[in-house]
Amino acid sequence: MPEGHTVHRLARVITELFRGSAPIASSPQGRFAGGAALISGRMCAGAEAYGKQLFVAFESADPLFMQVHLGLYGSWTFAGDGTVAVSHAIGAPRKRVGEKDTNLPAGVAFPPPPRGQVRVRLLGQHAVADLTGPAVCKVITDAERQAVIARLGPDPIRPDADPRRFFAAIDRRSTPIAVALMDQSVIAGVGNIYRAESLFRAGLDPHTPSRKVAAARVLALWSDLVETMRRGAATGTIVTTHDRDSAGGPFYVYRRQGLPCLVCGNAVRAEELAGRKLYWCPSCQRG
DNA sequence: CCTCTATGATAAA
DNA sequence: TTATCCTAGAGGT
Repeated sequence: MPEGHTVHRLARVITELFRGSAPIASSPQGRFAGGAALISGRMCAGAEAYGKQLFVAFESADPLFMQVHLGLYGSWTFAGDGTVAVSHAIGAPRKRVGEKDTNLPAGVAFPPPPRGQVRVRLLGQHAVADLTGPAVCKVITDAERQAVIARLGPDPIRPDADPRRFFAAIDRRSTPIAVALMDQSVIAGVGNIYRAESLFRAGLDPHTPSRKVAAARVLALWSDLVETMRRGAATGTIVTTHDRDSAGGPFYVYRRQGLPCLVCGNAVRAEELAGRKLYWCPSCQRG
């Protein structure tokens, strides 16, 4: 899935394209027809990301929010009419890791027809945003939005994040640290890549019980996630290798099972843990 | 055609 | 721990 950095980028793009306008919402696929009717034609007040949760605000007597969670393979595709620069596709990782600004080639009618199973289309004067494959897509109230946020741990990308909540949650758990990092109520926005890579960069054994990790190392882990995730949000790409190792690729261990570790040369390992694949280097990660 | 996989999360058993 | 949901692409038959 798109991890938290992607969702923050999406919030920024959607805000840039639609804040202060009243896009027409529709559900070409049909599965969000009711929700689209609730928000269509309402003034958009912008979008905000909290971990992997995306909220798009619409003005109303009581404000309405479109809550979107991309799940494993949701994605947004954007197109402009040539008067605005838009990021073309953000979300599911398969085709593209980065993004590029593309507008429709001259001569192609705006808006372009929806491609694939488009759950929601937001259509503005100069830009269109199509959402496909979300795990969650619904219209909620402000109270409901706040309830969703209340269940999340601090988000390292957000300036208002309180790391003490992360430290306390880590201290409370006996599950492996690798499992705790994937728990969105412990820390919001971390997914399988940032989990594997941050544990490598910290030299931590992923199986160490959460509460056994020394406080100084938990602090370092948080700081490192702040750095790498904010960079991911800024660039649109996850790169966790330090400059000296970056010739080996963007990752130290993620999807590198069986390959030599970029630092020590020993084979990177993988195993199934709590339903997700965990990657680590047994010799670099002993802490 | 089929099966598998994927940066996710939840409900049921 | 397994099943299930969401979608698209890659690979095999």
